[in-house]
Amino acid sequence: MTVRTRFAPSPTGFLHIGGVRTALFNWLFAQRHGGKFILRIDDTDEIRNLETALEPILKGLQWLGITWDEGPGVGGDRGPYFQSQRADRYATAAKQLLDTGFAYRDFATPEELDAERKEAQAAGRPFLYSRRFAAFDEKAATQFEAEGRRAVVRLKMPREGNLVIDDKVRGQVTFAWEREQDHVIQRADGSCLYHLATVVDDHDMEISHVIRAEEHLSNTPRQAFIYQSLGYTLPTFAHLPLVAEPGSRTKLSKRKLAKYLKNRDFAQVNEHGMKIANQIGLEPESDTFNPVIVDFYRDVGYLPWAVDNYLTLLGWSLDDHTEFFTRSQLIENFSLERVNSSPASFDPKKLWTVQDHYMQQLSTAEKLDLMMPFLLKSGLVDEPITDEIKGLVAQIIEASGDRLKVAGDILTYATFFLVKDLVLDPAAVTKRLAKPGTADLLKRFIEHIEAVEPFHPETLESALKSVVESSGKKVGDLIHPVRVAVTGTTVGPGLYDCLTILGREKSLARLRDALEFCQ
RNA sequence: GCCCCCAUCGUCUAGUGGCCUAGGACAUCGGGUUCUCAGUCCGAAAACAGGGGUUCGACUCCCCUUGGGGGUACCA
Repeated sequence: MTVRTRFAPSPTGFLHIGGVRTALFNWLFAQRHGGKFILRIDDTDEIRNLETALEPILKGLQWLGITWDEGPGVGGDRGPYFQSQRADRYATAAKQLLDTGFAYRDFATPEELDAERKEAQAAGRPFLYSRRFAAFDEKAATQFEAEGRRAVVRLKMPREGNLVIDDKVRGQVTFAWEREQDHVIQRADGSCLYHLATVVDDHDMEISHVIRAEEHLSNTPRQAFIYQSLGYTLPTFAHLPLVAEPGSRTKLSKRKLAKYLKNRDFAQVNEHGMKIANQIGLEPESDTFNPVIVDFYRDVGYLPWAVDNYLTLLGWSLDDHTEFFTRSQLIENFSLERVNSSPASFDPKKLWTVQDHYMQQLSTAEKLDLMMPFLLKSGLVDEPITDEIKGLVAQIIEASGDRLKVAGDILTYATFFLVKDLVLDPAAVTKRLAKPGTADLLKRFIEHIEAVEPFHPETLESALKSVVESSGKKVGDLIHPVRVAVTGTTVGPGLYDCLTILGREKSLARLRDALEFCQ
């Protein structure tokens, strides 16, 4: 049997991190078994602007390298791949269920149903619809219609026996049929609901393995009933553990951002991303730009594989020590058997360290390619990009070393090299320049480096040390003021590297400018 | 309420009856290195939810309790 898996997102305007994890596992499983991964769009509800709502999802998956074999943009012979274009298929299926007696027309009003539901709850027994307004023949239907009632189509669920699902993650799960509701599959206006649509689609698209989040486990019986009643064979089910909130077991949701921001790690990662976004003029809105949404990571300059690798570890592990995988290693080793069954909470800080790991593997040239767009967007560098600029940025990248965690971090470390007029951070001035004796030391350092040859880290270091030694001071007494003078801040790459990259002219100019802040 | 799922350090996890004095990673804390930061090195603290069984022997199997989560829609 050919393995065919699918991911069926609703076009909501953004790609959620939990959704990505589901997509990833489906993709990995298909890859592992030489199968196909299908992308289907669940747009049964009215979508105001499909294009706008869909694009971030498609772009996000593409960025992550989660490619689909059939679906939007690539086609396929089991389409269409948009539920909105498949309404007639669902209606046909609903009619078939009606004709074969597995569904019935129900004329109850929502209020009548609600009353029954409340009654059952008050009595402490499970709710089971009385089927009081069910029309099992034309005569009854005509009568209800004469009363001005309108019918929906409900599943006529079995009321005895059990259903046993052999879930690939959870093992055997048993449901009693009598606890299952007669769910509505078609509204009075003829439109069909999710559960019917999903089953019909999965069957039409020959999905062999339904791999989805645990929230769907309880939905499985009613879907299984539809499969059976329509004469379809059941796919293999695998219910993945939920991706939970940071430090919690509750399902991760895009709506509870304020709560997540109270989590220190989450807040830290968010703030770091926000800073970069602001520097490249994104002016992001927090409901579409935050660590729960994939765009955040792309826009800030994370590596897609770092996100994939981290997300894979959320609910799956190979063994007791392997954490980093190449794409092919992962595909080779992925299996549903090693998927965990308990919820996994999303830890942005761990993603951060996975990202750090992969970033440090890159060559300077690779980092340059990733980071240059950020410099362009921020306006620190203009088109056309000359070899001179490239060389300069490459030097900055090398000097910055593993301080660069994401591509956007280049903005933090390149700014003071590229900016025309350096603005000194007032706090740094107070801390490092406005100290007695600093002016004198700086002046002597300026004299030393005016003529030092060559203008290189080693020679600059010995120049600085000789100034310090001859004045009976400590290295820190001079090195910190110099750093603030030439970079405007207290943190950065090695000082001698900074001076060298900046060059003699600029270094001297900045040192002289800084004298006015000294004592 | 009812149904289903889940339960090892704060977090991700290893563990499939004796290899467990419970291993690794992130985070945390302490220390070394360093011009700052980042890094790096060394070290510390940190868990089998509770109670019953089964067994010569339970983190591992069974039951109960407790806790957490999901579902229970003319949402997906």
